[in-house]
Amino acid sequence: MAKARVEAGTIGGNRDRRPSLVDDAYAAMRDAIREARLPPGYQASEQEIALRLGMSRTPVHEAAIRLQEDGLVRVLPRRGIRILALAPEDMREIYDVIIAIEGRAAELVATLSGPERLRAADDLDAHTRAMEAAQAAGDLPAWGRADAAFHAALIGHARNGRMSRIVQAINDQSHRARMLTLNLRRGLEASGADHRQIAAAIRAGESEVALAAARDHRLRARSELLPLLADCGLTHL
Amino acid sequence: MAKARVEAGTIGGNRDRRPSLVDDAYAAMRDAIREARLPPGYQASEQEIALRLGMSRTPVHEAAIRLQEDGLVRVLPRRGIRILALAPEDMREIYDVIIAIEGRAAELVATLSGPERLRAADDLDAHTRAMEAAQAAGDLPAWGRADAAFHAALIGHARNGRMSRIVQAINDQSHRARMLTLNLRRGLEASGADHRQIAAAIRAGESEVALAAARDHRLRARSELLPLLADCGLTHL
DNA sequence: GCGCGCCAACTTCCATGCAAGATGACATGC
DNA sequence: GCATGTCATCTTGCATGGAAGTTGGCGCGC
Repeated sequence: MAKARVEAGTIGGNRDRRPSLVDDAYAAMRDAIREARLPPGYQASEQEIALRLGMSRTPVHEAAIRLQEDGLVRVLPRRGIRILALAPEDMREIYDVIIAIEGRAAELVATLSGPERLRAADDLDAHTRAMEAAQAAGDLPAWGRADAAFHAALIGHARNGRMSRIVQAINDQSHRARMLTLNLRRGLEASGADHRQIAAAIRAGESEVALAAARDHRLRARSELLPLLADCGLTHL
Repeated sequence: MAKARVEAGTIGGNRDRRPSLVDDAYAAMRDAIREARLPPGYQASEQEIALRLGMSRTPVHEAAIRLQEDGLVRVLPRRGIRILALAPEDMREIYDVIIAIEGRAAELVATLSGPERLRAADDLDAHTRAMEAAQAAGDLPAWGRADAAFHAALIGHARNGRMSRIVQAINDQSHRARMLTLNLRRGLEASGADHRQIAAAIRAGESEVALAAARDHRLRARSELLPLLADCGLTHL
């Protein structure tokens, strides 16, 4: 019997192959790093990770190469894999990249055709409403997810695969910091208001306003976050 | 005798290990792709490349993983390595990333301290002068190199490693297109004038002007380039 | 001529072996 | 105590082989 190869028309543009062991190792390690099960600064041998994942060294080694390209680990020749930590300096860098990319993305979305703009704005507003609902319910993790979904949607509607990849990599790097600071943040209302402003500018097709609003939103977020990290004395996270 | 480990204080922040076979394979393949010795669309087996480079399949395979992360090739499972081609759509994406990143970089450089700004502006002006000299001499390749050096310096002075990496990857992807269109371009003078405007804004510490000038420079370049490609019917390069 | 299945050739995926680099403990000389 | 040389151990870099997936050609039935 011929194998039924289901070529699902994946919306996001998924890879069409089923996962190899390398993919498994990559996903497992990436996830473990994001959730800090492999804590920053930890240095593991490939052999050890291979044993833990039930495979040989080869796929772990190849996954480590990909993770190094993503900026999540450093492969030290003949000494193992080190999980990279984030310094405040890194957060400054990361925010500057986000400020640049997300600003341009907002501008691009605001110059889409009328119907596309409306759909994008509706989508963004839905995420903002989810944030506000989570805030009202005191559900901080849900708030964080909705916030992340808003920003992912903003980038997604710009229809630029390279921007999406860049933001994805940057988000992976800063995921731990975001989870940490979620509990410390003030001014959740301000975020919601910013989001509505961005969406409104997009809906109106005012690209310059959208760019400025997205920029300012991230500039403010950074100026709140960096002192927060400094106060806690978090220099490596 | 103890081995003299010369830890050269590399300015750019080089890796501190001497090149492995994987590094050799990566550099050789990247270079071959940039110079189109491995033409876009070409599909090679890892075995074939390994033979050509005089090594076994393993380092070639690992280099291919890195090149895939850089967006230069696609590794097709059990079918080989395909050199990716660039469509006009890709150039649009690439320019939007550059517009975003380089604009922010110019803004950041313009907010450096006085002496640092002056040094950066002097550096940029030197590259612009080199461009104009090359133009006067009719040396188009030299003009292209000086232009690239200007933009690399602009990013470099922003002191953001992540921005540098992003721009580096994007430049690798678009190098072939740039070489092709170098011969077709008009308005070389306009580029020089743009560059001087960017440097002047940085020198004066006018960050908003610097941002706008860098943006407009790239926006104009794109609006000149895309029709050029369309006229030549270059849909995959 | 045309569609279909089968098969040989080709290719990577992954495990494993060997050699060599890196490290830390320990003995040695001062 | 301190610096240094030596060595056992741990670790990866790279080569290679077996297994399995992919492809294109060829013959067969119609």
